[in-house]
Amino acid sequence: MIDLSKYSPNQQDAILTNDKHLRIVACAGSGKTTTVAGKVAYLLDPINGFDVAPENIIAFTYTEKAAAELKNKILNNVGNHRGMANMYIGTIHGWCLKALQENEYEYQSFSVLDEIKLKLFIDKHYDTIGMKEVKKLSNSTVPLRRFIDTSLFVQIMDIIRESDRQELPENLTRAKAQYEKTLKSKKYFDFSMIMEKAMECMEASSNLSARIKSDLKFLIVDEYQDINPIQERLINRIQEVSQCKLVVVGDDDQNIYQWRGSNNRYIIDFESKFDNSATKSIPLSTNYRSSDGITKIAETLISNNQKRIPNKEMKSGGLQNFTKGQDILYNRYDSVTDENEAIANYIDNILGVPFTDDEETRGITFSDISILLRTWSKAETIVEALERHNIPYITAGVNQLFETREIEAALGLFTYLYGDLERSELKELWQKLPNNNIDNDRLEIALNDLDTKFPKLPEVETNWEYSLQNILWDFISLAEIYEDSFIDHTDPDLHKRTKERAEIMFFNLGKFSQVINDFEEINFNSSSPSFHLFSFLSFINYVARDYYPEGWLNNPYTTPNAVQIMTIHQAKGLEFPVVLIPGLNNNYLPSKKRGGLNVWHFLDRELIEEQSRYEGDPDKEDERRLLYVALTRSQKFLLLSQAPDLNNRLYKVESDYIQELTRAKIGSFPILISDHKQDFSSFTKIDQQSKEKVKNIALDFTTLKDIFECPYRFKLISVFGFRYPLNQRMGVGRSFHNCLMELHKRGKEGESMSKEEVNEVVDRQTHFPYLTNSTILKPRLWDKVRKNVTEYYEDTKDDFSHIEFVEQDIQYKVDDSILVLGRIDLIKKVGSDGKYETTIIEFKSDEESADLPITKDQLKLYALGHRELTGEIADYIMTYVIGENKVKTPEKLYESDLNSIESKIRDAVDLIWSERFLRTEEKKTCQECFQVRLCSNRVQHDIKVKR
DNA sequence: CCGAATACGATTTTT
DNA sequence: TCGTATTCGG
Repeated sequence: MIDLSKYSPNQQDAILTNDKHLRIVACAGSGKTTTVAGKVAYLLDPINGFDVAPENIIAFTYTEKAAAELKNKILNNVGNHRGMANMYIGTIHGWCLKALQENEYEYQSFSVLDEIKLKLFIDKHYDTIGMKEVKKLSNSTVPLRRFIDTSLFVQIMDIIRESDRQELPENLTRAKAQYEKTLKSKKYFDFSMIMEKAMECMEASSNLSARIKSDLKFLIVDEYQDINPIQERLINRIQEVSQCKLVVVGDDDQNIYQWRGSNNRYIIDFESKFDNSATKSIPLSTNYRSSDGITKIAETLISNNQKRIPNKEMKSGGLQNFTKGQDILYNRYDSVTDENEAIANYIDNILGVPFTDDEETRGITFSDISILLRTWSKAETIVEALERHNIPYITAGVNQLFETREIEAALGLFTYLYGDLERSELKELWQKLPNNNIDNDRLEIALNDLDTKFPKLPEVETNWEYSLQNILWDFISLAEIYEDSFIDHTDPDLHKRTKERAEIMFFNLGKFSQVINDFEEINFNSSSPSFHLFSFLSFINYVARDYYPEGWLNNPYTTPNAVQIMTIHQAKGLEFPVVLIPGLNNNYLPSKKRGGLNVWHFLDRELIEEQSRYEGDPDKEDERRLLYVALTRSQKFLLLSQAPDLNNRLYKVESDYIQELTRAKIGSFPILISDHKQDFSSFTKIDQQSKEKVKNIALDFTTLKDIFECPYRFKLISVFGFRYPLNQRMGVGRSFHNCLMELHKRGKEGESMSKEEVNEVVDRQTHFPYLTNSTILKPRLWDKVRKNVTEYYEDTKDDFSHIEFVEQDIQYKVDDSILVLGRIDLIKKVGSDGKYETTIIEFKSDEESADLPITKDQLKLYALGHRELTGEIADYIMTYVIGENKVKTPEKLYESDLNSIESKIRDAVDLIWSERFLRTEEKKTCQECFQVRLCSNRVQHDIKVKR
């Protein structure tokens, strides 16, 4: 039961109002997530008599990160309420994909292309994908150009599918049709298509419509101010079909994604969507984050905007005190150099200044401070100043991956094979890496091996599996270039420094491995080896260079104590005791519009409703909201600064917004104090302490398996991000899986299938994304799937009436911040006379190992999730190997099995927190390990690599 | 002093 | 390619 007294009256109102559509207008720091989590818990609690189960609620968030946060808060509120895995909390895209794959058999074998893979795909299919159809409006003989204009094509396709618009001209209609057809033929979605298809699916009298009609009672939409037209249409459709209550949460003043077509008019006009009495609007106007000074100055700024909900005003909840002339400052300098130097000095000065938060007083430390930027270009000189002062910092968006020495060396392998680099030059690139301990003889061996891989060699020319990923892995392996080769063990200080550098180096190599993987997923063996190599190098030079960020010092599972440098967009939803906003010049904030060739040279502005959304409004309201978001990140301290940029004549004049901020007053005293150098030396500095930040993590079984078997493998895959080389056989396991899922689902409904119908299932669900046409492998793989699936169906169809769950999502909460997620293939329930037995079944293709103890761990983990779902402990666990069609005997499951797997998970999580990524000592594990080529255990245990 | 011509510099990012 | 700042010319 939730304790209502800890919520404010308006928050309580938001929790208790459940008979109307609800708009919660939540200002910055108003406890929005807490309120939503409280509302969900209240609805679920049987004591309140709503008769609402987890599957009756859907909550949309804007990012996966926000979803994880909300999910955790809800789980902490509801205690051990059962079946929480059935409540969807996630992004709109995620829900659409799940809805399509669960309800339309056709889409089970589809996968989603992210932006970079989409661009690769478009360039590969330039001739047929409709890009040539898109012509310049001013000169209809000029089409979009391959490679150069691919981003524009992506943008145009997004806009015409996501906006509200007029009928398209013929050429664009053709382009759209060709684009969608080409993607579909290769079983790919792009992000917009997921939403479009989900919409279509709900228009028909489909499974999906029936499903939401029977299940859905409450649809919660977070960050509703950032919704774009297609998302609005989708939300409306879901509501119409299900007749659910709609709960939207957001802040019209924090809409900052207008270049994606998002529009705060949807939240402003929410009440006109339904009949007057059907909706209620509740403001959460108390800001529990920031001082009076911060809230007043931000409110003064944003009140200059016209497009916002009338008569609302943010008030401080008084959790922070405001000290006039000290907390909020605005300084002007003669040059950017001076400005940056002052920033570094300010940081040095404020460290240890007492700050009270959650009723505890501690000294300000690095991680309490953030520097917010409008553009990344501002970061470089700031970083230099911080380095001069030895101030630790984190940035997450600088594009310099390809300029690092390790990536130059790795890329050298391919320029060498292409013939643009001498062998001696390549060798030098590797030998000159800092702190390296690479053996000359080993390097020669690796280079000699590389010499057998020139694409022009007769024996290579006909190789259908010319894998660049393999070339990289072989080189690393043969030269014995491992993370430990770069660590100096001679003295502790050197050890620490070289260890950090080695981690960054391998993080970057891991990123590079992902770059190769992105390229090869789309282009795997679709051409001759030499063309494959050529197009990879072109991809690197023309596309990838400004796309992949450089590795950070930290790994994603820990937060170091450092100053955070980020864009205002990235800071959304975060809070810091100290916020610095430098560079407040016109053309920077507010930024000037971008020049150059753009979408509107190809797409008529008239066709798109509210087209100005995409270009930024002339009143600069969008940019004002951005500054508003930046200001409201601060709990107490705020330093604004400005200086003319001597190197750039665009950035010389002070931002117009400064004048607006100057008008902010408390009583008759201005809040913003200009050119008053605050000196914190009069303060009694106290112990610097980082605030404990709860870091939510979700683990799936694949990740846990790595930690169980070899923590170092977890590091290689989940921290560094190395990707395994692709091959033509990939897809067997997933094909089996999808076939069985369809058979089971239809079988569960009582359908009995003929041999022809089973064949149709196989045709629909089997997919080998990397298979070439001209090989004997194709019929072999298809026959294998067909034969085994048919046999499986014949053997087990009589048993299908006992199926209880197919592809059931499960989750298991380890503690307040750790959630384990999974999906059980099949659960059978056999019984009579009120007595029954439950079996959890996991399918493996014969290429996977089914007998290993690790598979039993997987099943035990699923049993934990099954208990969460049903409250019952399953009786048996069983693995079914499809390839051999050999039924394994079910094994009895005991309660002690659940306890042992639970403590095993806890141990694994401890290893992650403490960063003890040790290599396994089991030789057998290494022999089975796919990543052994990247690990020094290969040498230690003398393992022969089989490929 | 003002309009026209010319020189210069050039986002934000999630799914 | 286009928006903005600066310079040029009357």
